[in-house]
Amino acid sequence: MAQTNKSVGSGSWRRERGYSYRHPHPAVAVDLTIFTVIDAALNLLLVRRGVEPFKNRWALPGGFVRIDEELDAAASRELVEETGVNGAYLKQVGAFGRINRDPRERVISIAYLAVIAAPHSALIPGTDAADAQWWRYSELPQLAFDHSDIVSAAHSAAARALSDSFVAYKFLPAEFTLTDVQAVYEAILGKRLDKRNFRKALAAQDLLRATGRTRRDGQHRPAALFRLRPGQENSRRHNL
Amino acid sequence: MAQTNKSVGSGSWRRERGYSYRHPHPAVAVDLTIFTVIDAALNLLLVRRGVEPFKNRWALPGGFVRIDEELDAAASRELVEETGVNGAYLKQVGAFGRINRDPRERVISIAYLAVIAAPHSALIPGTDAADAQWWRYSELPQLAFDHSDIVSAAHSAAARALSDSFVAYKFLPAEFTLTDVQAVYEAILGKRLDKRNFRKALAAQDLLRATGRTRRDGQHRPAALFRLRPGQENSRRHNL
DNA sequence: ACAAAAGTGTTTATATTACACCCATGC
DNA sequence: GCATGGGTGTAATATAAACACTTTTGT
Repeated sequence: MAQTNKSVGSGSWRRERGYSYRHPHPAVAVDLTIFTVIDAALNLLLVRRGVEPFKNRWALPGGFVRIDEELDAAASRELVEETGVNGAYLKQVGAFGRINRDPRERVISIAYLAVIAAPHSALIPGTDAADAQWWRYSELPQLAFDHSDIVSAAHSAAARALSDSFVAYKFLPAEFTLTDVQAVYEAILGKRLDKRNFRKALAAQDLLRATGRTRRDGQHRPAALFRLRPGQENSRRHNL
Repeated sequence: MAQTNKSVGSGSWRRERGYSYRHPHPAVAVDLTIFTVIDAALNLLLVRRGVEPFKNRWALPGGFVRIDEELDAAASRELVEETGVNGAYLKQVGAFGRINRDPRERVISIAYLAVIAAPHSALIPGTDAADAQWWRYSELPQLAFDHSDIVSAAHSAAARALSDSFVAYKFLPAEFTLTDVQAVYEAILGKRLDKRNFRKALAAQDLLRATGRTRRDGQHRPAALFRLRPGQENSRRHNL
């Protein structure tokens, strides 16, 4: 079966068996917008492309969906490949399929929002890409393909996702201070919140449990450490 | 180039040219969840499948995305084919790609929410499908493929979309009564609203203009007719 | 002692909800 | 004259926003 290239994108053809008709298929990829909060600032993980097109430009981590792989599984696999993190928050944002978004061929990309806890020491993960790096959300470089569109959509999705209470804690390690939680909200929403009102709302949710431990963190009073109460890992609606 | 079938879905292969690698591609389709409000009830347009698989079962209208066609354009084309309606509200809901959702081959479906004004007289549109019919949302039949998942997601998306004020008016003809507007909200949200509070909120938005005309509609006082104020076709946030 | 972040309540403004009667028309 | 949906305002409650000082530690 010979391949026929069409004017745009070409794609690949499938021979249908009577019930359908012959038509070219696009490639399908997943791209991940992986957010974390480092030093109270929203950060996004980017990889530097080692090949054309957009060689040396920064891009979202991602890859093609295998023909026998679920979309969510493909996203999860890419996340593990890039960060080593398993079981992070992962949510589909939508499909991006502009005809010429990839100059090689027609590629439909399914975008995912991922949220992980700030990496402890080594900031640089990655085996897959030549280079992977956290970037402050407010200082992103120019991105390859249509990835800046995807990033915008994922950022909006992250802000919406915050109203599922538990998502905020996906940015944090198991133990955290109330100021850490507030920093997550402020980083994603991009605005300052009132400390007293914020803590009042947290208290009303009744999701946290003080561990009794504290964290000393400079020449000031140490902050009490908290954990999510057991069984609250998937709590939903609130109003912060 | 011979086709190789894998255990699941098979897909079709593309010969890459050095920068990538050979891999099978899934088919990509769009499926439309077309809502309208008829007699104050939310309705969904379904088509009866004329072919296997799921022959004779009801399904969402949809079709494959052409290799040189934008996703939104494919959705728009399907909408026009099924309903004849041009310029309706159309919004992507997400990608549905479970491996075995279509027994023929791997198909990634990009789901769209569409909203159209209730059809004036002939309820039955359609040229494409053997049979197309409006169904009350509360009385849907069993659907083909994973379409009931798509319908659930689209319904949630419709409820969220209502907070973009203007979307409600996509369900309505150019002139409508305030009760018509309330019926749209009630049909989508699935609950009764208080008439006075509802009208207070509508007035606060200041989106409507009385036409001076009225509609007589039974043995009771006629209702005043309204239109969207010019330039308010895309107004956003509110709180109904 | 001082610098720095932690911790803590009250007041005010705004938004939401609950609620009942008269009006204009067709029969 | 009566049945039917159209049309209208006020009071109570709940939610959100504004606001400042004391505490505990490190230097």
